[in-house]
Amino acid sequence: MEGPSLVILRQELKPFIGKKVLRVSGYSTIGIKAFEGQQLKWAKTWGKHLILKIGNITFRTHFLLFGTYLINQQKDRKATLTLEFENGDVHFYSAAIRLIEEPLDTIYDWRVDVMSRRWDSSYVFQLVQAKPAAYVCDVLLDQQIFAGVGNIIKCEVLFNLKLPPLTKVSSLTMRELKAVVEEAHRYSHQFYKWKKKFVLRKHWRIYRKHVCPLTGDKVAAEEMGKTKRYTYYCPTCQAKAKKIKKKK
DNA sequence: ATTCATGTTGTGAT
DNA sequence: TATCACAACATGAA
Repeated sequence: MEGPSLVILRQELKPFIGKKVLRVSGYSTIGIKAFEGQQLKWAKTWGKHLILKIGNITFRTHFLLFGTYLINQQKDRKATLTLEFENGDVHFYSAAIRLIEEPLDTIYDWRVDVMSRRWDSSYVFQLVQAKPAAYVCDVLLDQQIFAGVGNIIKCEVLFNLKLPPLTKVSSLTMRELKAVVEEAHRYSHQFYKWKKKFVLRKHWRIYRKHVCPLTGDKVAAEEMGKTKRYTYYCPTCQAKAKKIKKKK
């Protein structure tokens, strides 16, 4: 689940803000019983984290690769955390849940969250620039630099910019580097709009596609970079910049 | 039936 | 000390 999806989840939780948790259940071991009878104070997101405050306890959920959630419906298995309110219920499945003891601002830098109002492109630009040896496909997945960007956004951004995934940051021009930052931000918000209308999947241009929408060429897919995440790309559109050949 | 994937974190080796 | 490979976790679609 990528950053934009977390923002949608946060919005879906709005009816429960200010409501009391009537019943709580789940596998989570953070001491969820203490939530019972307490009020859901607020919900925030940072990157792929959902951060909730119930009573005076702050905690976060992360859905990792397989996590999901359901609101006002449930699966036939126990959730990691279920919260029941007077006006409905929320279920988190396969979620990694942790208590947050520190002040939020000390652990979350809002400037790097692609979905945050406090996103700061010039700051992110600096962070990327400080990683000259990194591949662009890896740096896009770095949650300390692009919090909320996941594998789908990564692939689509690289395709939109016609960049080979294994381009080193140091070999990007200033213009390209800036474009990476802007496109990661822009596409994340586009992702959000499409996902909200349930039309995200049909707008994928390269991720999980078999042919390139521009050339009709076969799309390549392989594990790439330090992160070894599956990367879909068009070997033609995203070829390395051609060097000018000298005539013999 | 088997493989693979919207991801992160901890461990032990190098 | 730092980096790295690998394991662990958990689930449903193809």
